[in-house]
Amino acid sequence: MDGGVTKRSPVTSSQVADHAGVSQSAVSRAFTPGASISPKTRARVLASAKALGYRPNAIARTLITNRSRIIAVVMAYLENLFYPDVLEELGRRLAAENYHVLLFTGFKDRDSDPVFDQIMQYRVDGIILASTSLSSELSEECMVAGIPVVLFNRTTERDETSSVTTQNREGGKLLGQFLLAGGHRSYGYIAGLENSSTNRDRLTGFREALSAAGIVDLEIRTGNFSRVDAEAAAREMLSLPNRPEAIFVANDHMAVAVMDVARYEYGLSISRDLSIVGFDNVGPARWPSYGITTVTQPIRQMVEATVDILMDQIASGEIEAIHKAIPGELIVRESARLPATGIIETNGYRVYRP
Amino acid sequence: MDGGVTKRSPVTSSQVADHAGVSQSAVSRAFTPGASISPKTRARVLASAKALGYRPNAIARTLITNRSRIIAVVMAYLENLFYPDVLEELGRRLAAENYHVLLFTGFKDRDSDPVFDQIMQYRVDGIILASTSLSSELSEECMVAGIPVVLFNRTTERDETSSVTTQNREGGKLLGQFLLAGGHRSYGYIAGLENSSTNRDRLTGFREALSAAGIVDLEIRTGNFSRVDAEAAAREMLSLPNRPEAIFVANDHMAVAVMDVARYEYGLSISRDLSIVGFDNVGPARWPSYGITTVTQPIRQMVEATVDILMDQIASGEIEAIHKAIPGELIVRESARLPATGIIETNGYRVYRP
DNA sequence: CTGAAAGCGCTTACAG
DNA sequence: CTGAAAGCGCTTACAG
Repeated sequence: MDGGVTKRSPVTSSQVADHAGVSQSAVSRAFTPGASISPKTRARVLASAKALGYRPNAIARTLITNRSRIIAVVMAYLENLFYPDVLEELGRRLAAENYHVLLFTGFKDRDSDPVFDQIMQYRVDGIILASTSLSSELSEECMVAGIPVVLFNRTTERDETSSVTTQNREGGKLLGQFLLAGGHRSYGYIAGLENSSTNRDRLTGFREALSAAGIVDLEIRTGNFSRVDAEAAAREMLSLPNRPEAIFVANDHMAVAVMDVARYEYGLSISRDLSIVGFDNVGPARWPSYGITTVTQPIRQMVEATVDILMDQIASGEIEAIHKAIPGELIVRESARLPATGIIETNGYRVYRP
Repeated sequence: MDGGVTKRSPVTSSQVADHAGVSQSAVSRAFTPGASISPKTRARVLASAKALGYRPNAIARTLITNRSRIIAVVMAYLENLFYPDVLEELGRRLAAENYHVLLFTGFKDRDSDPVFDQIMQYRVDGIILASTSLSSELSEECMVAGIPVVLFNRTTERDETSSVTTQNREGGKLLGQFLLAGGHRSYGYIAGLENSSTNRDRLTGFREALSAAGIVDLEIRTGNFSRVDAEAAAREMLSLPNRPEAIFVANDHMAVAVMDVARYEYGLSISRDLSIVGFDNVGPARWPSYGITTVTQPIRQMVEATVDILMDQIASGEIEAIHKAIPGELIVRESARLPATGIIETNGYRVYRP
């Protein structure tokens, strides 16, 4: 009251209508693409709107159209640069479709059920769950409500919810073949969160490659996709009387931590004393201090697939589970001993194709 | 139609009212804390709500209360881990206040005017602009509309918009003093985006320290807060006939790039051949591969201040510009030559206090 | 404590 | 092409 600016409430379509001397419906039509309105009326409305500083109220529109143009994104592990990169790409692509992102963080891979109520209260048009998932009851509820859900970088057992991932099993297998071809004789795996599909699939593929070569011994420790846990796991593994010659770390984020421990706590030279491979091809993997040999997760393609699924199902109203698994590529850098064959140069990268 | 699950529209308060045998108002009251309703009625309503799977429609509520409980967050530079960390802390604190985050990315430090329309259409209760800002006309518009805006990690010339930053000038000065005490004889500065307040303030402080010691020569190149640009800036500076002995890089994100270039392209040993200091105390600065001597930006305190300003102004309706500049601490690691005195140990960190 | 009613700012059949 | 009117799902004076 005293001294402050008096709060002015936002201009409404009725005020614009008065100003332009038309009906409120006409104002609405002027802002609705494809609505039946003469160019002349439209111009008059837009002029008045501009003069008054009118902006359509998206909230009121949502109430009547049942379309909020909001997508809920639930995302954890933001300290892993993979996710900020995904978030930025997601923001870009959704903005291009005139959708907006309501972001929920902090639900690390456990079910995201606790935020579900919040999400539903805002009547979002779709849900993207990155590195997390929903219980099947809630997935079912979304389905019935006609709200498409896409799991990003995760799948569920029951396949009832759409998902977009990399071909994790194939990726793990390829890394196994790469290390085998490099002539390593003992292997370790530093796991991500143990019951996450991503972790399981990468491990399964890795094991497949090893057993095809008659190797069944595999030293496993768990890093839970967290830096601190990965450090602890690395210490355990590197303190072993006969430590593995090669370690597959379930993602690059943890691989960085493992390399730091190996070098600075155990004085090991990476690739000479110990080979490390990771997964994701995230920023630090490309930095020369690390140079991690890794399998890519093609963010642009993954995000594109995610948004496509959402847009299709929003448009059609038909919710059905779609599963996209995009192939990754093994990028060869300096963190692991090289095989004699199979490495080829392709647009600036060295990749491994056995 | 054919084969798909029939879409069921969400349950409304009227349906709950019918089921519970009360009025629609009663249902509303049952979900409004502090509303006048008997415990008995409330219990009956909640039971029916549960039975039907009712969730209040936040959109409809917003329309009538004029409170969306949504905060718009505009954020760029997500590849700099400082920002994901901020985003996560912001999410946590806003969720605790029962607010939600509508995220807009991709507006790197230029004015965020292009998204402004979108933001306003959703009738957000407040706006946080991280590493970006608004033109003064739009800031003014927010003020008049009673929507609080806080600049995060930036300030504007005109001081008309609230801001939360670290004491950047003091931080830059402290880094200058530290390097001077280390006995370096020539200096460089790799700048962030040149007309950003953060960059200007850090440079100003740095220059103050240098000139107090009679040093006016300062080699400057610009990295625009981007890794690629910082690499290019580093190459230019390190190719100089007599390159500086010490370089202050405007943030850690760029300092990492500069260290990589210095080591892997110029074969320099960091701190022996070249001292580097940064700003932010971001993840990689703490990793042993880098160990960057840097000034902290205390994320928790900065976010707390930001949310406090927002909550206060939303509650009071009084919008006034508040400027918080939180002191940082110089954390001493291995990337720069050490001064003989002034380094003290404090809860696990070595800090510099001249 | 409770219900009937008005109204938030829009979209969209409906009739002309 | 245009306007009057209904209605989206809530909250909140108002009267009892």
